Amino acid sequence: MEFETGSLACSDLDGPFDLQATVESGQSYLWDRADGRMYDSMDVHGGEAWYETVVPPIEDVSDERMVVRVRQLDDRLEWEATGDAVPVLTHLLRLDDDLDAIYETTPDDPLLERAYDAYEGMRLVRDPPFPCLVSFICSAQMRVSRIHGMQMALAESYGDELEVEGRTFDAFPSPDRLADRTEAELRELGLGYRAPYVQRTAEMVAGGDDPADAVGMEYEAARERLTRFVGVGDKVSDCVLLFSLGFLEAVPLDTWIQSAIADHYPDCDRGSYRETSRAIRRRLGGRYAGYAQTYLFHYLRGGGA
DNA sequence: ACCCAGGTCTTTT
DNA sequence: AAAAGACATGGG
Repeated sequence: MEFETGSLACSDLDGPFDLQATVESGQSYLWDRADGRMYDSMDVHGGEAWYETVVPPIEDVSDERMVVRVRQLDDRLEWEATGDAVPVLTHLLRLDDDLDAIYETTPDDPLLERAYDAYEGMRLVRDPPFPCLVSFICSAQMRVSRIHGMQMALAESYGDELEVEGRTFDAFPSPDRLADRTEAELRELGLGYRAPYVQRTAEMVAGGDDPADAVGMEYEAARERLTRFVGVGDKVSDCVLLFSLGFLEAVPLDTWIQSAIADHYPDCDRGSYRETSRAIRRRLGGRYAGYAQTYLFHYLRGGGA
């Protein structure tokens, strides 16, 4: 196979776009940097690096599995892909969001304003559901760079290989491929106690239990729905809802947000996940609270405030 | 050596 | 229902 190439102008989008912030903010673990410097903190050259991934077919977007490479040069998004990358990039990186309108809904809040200011142009991602589910099952008690390493290892060990112009790209393994692994095999990759979670969840998905079935449900029902998968509690469920299934009001209550609540929004701590979630979602503006959460996460984790 | 990391599951009050 | 303990592993 060979690459087609093309580019698109970010000035044609509704609002700004920052590729590095979007891909390296710990939302998606399915992209890799061609220069091998993924998650190198404070990398000043990251803005021009190539990012690459293998994208499964997406309903109403692309019929075939596609290798996609992309980089940002100022206002231009340059791509190489085994097909037309524009609709795929638009889907994966939420280039169809009206970011200016979303900024408008952000409540007046000094911390939030600093976070939005620091990473202006960062968008949420729309990861494919199964790889996203596995990514966040792996995320339990794990650092961002290692979560990424695990997904790369899963792809390298058990995913299909695609050759394009002499280079090999590894697709993320299908549910059946992961379901057929043994717990011991997955532990070999360093998944630790998450290994049986991933294997058993893969079995469920391979058996027809589709995480995307939560789409269209009322938000809290959708969150509850995903917790049927092994290794998925309220927090991981929120991550899949936000970073894959388009529930932009979802606010994953991870350790960083918990401490942000303690330090900046103490009245939102209501004891239980359910009630604290309701309070913080309201505080962060409701409909797009997940956007605010992701800016806060990236800003706080990056050493801000 | 010791502590922590985008939590979840199981068992015990 | 709420709290406590177990769980793997690599990097600081």
